[in-house]
Amino acid sequence: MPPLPADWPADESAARAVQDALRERVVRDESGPRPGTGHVTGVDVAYDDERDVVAAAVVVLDGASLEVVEEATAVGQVAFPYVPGLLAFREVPAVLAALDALTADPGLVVCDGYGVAHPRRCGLASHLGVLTGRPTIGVAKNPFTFAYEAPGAARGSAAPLLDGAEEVGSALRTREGVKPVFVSVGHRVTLADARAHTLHLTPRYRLPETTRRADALCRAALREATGA
DNA sequence: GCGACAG
DNA sequence: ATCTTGTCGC
Repeated sequence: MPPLPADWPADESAARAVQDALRERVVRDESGPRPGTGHVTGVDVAYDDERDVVAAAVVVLDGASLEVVEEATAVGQVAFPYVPGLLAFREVPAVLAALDALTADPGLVVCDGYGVAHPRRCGLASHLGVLTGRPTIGVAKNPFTFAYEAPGAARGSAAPLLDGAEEVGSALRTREGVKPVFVSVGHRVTLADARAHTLHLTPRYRLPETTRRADALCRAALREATGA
């Protein structure tokens, strides 16, 4: 997995310093593809705790049809422990390697986790966005340390995701009557567009097609690399 | 100090 | 994340 920044942190305090620097480079604009347009790329990672192996997968979909355009995977050694708030340092190296293997333009990158909805305002999706210069969003399955009021039961309903009084993202209902997902800006997108993208990617299930696809692929890659 | 805590 | 059977429902 070659493309790691020279100053990639070796411990937790160094990691937090990296986050504080990357946070300042996050951009919130609409320079990425419009919802339903261009490409959307799902990224996910699977682990084998026994052997400290990590497998990352990236799946590029057509933004309009949601059909698969290209896939890539990367396998390597786990380089950082799981620490709440420092997830990016565990997942980013393998994901960057997988992204490097792509031929197609990734378009919008959709992460399994958070962007600026983060204790230091620099989660996985923001790390990936700033390091690659690409537009990214984060779609998480759990509210992490944040608070929210239940959105309306209809698909498309949203409610603020709050860190104290600050709105850091949205709790978004992607399926009627089903637990919402938690959306936040990663890089080069607005929160409203992050929500719109998420709704385009969830025509049928709670989770975006991008992450469903990437999840299945990284598990398969891990099985192939390990065994069973 | 204790508990909570994306994946 | 990962360990795991059957089961209710479209």
